[in-house]
Amino acid sequence: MLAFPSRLSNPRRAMPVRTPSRRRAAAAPAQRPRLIDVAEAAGVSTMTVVRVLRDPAKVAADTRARVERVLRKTGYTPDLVARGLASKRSGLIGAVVPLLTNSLIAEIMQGLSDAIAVDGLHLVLGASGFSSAEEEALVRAFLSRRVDALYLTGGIHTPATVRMLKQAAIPVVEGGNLGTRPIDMMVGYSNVDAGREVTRYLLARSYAPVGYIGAHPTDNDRARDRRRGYELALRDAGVRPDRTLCVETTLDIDAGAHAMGALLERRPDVRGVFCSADAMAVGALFECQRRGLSIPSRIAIAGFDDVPIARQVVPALTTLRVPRYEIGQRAGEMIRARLAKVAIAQAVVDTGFEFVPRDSA
Amino acid sequence: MLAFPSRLSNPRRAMPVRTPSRRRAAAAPAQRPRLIDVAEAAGVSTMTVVRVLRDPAKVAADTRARVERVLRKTGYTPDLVARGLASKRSGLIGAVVPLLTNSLIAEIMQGLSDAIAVDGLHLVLGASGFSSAEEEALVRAFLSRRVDALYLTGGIHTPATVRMLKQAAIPVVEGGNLGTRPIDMMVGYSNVDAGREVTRYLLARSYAPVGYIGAHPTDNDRARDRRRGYELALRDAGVRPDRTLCVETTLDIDAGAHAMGALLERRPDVRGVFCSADAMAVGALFECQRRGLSIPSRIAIAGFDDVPIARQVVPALTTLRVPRYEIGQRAGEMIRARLAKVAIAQAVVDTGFEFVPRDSA
DNA sequence: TTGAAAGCGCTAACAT
DNA sequence: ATGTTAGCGCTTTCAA
Repeated sequence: MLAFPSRLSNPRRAMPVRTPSRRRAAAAPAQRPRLIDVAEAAGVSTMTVVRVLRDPAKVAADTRARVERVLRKTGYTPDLVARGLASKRSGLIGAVVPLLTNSLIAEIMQGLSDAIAVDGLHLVLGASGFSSAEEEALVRAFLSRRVDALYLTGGIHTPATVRMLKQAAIPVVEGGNLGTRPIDMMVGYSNVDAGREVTRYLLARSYAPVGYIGAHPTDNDRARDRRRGYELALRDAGVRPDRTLCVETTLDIDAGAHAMGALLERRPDVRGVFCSADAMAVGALFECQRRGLSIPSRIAIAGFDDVPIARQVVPALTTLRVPRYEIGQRAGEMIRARLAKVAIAQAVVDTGFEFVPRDSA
Repeated sequence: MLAFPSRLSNPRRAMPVRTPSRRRAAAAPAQRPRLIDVAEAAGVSTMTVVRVLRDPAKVAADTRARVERVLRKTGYTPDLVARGLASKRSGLIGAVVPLLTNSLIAEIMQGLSDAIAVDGLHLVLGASGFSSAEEEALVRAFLSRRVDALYLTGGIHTPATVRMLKQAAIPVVEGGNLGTRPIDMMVGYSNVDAGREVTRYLLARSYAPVGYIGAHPTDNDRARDRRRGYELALRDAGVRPDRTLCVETTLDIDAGAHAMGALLERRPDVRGVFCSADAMAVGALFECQRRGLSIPSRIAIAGFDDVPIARQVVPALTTLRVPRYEIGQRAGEMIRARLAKVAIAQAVVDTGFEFVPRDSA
């Protein structure tokens, strides 16, 4: 039956003598074995090799053993690019985040990465620098790369981004905030409610007037909503929000310290401050220490995120804990479910948050 | 000449009426346009479309205009998976890091990401959890994905990893430490020299005995070398390293605080501590504050990395600055150069480091 | 249980 | 200036 051993065309092996042709220069490094190389060496078709790889039970024991030996000997690994083209599944999940260096985001990415790794999916990461336009460019590029699903940070996107996403019809998770209508799926918590809760606490403890130090709200709905929550809490208490009590700046510890200084100069009467990120709160706290202002008796400080330093700093920081790792993990699981065509319980997952009173307020 | 308008086979258009066949269910979303769809619509060959995309000057103005109109109308974007298969360039750079949540590493990744983005390359990220075995699995997976180049953290790898990498013959950058022989390229600084310099400073200021708090050195040559530097500095000063003065633990602020407590119980006579990461140093500092030990008069603390909090904490942290972002950026540039077949000046780049004395020691 | 053949959408070498 | 052809290495459908 195998009179003509193989009619499969295998140009790389067509010539008995290895010719210095085929795209690579003379002393080419050994080209990696392909399915067909394995198949020929084992005297079977490529399909049989594939079956040994994917569903060994379907192959006769002796055939399987023969193929497995060749597999081991050649160290064959599938070409995921070729597989992607043929199967229309790249095995890639794209994620667009504002910054890689934000510890909050990094933890979400760790959760996402861990979750998708279970299915052998890989994470392609892009940083938008808090710009929706840049996010759009990254989404376009990722779509061009045929990612199987996308994770986006927050709910603010350009119309073109939303259009591309709807058109692409792949699973999309927007993470980190609730409140806007999801493009597809969403996992996070209400930053409005969270900001409101922290501010309400400050007011209840009579730390008024309460100032606000937060990140720029442009293209950042998390920051925007936290401030909204702050303002709502004030109104709840019958207080009118006052712009002179608010500073919006860069999201880092230095900016937090600087903002605290500015706020104190402008409003020496400030008694409490809600910082919309722990990094800023810690910077603010240190600035107070440098100025000899005792915390919380002279001025109370509350943060947001509950990063590890929050509970170590002296005095320990009153803050709000958000389940960072879990957000990424849930996002990853929702994506996995959708790719496996498993129905997901809910397209919008509220992870909630937890207020953590400590010593600073 | 165009009697038979197009002999190109285009199965997706073979039937004049759109059939509900071809892999997708009936109400299929509009399939994305391919090169050949654009070509047919513009009445040219695919190569002409490619030329319009890549080298417009080579196409006659009117042809070009026609193609460009179709391009715009259809919103064509190239399929990077197909391109990857045909061109043998995936456009993907793989990076294996121990953890995404480490701010040091995140900054390196930001630098790498920014650098390769210039050429439209994308970053595929994998976390090894400080395990060389896990790193090996990720490298294998990334190679299977045909990444164009790889970034690895540190110089410790399994023999199998090194073998695969040599065999793959793609650009590889090992980042964050010098001292081992590079697989291919390397960018970083000497952690031994750096650890030695900090310890020497502590000794020169008579903060002896000097303790050490660092990360576990398993599969982590940065941590290992920093400790080696510490021990070398002691020997330089004629002091014998003493294990009771050393604590190796997890790399985070909580562990730093806990380690400081343990060290103080065990060696109440300790006067200075070298922490091999700022996160640990800050935790240690807070622990001292909680115990009412004044810094640096009762105990001096020095860190490593110069993260933003180091200069904000009170007292400001004496530490050693390493060019994190630059390491990633240089790595990215070396990769770009190699992919463009541009000769790189040096395969091993020493970025150096800078000792930063502040108030804590 | 095993195999053959036809793509996936693009690139590249070679025509014309 | 423009077109033709033959793959890239895999998956998938249909046969046998």
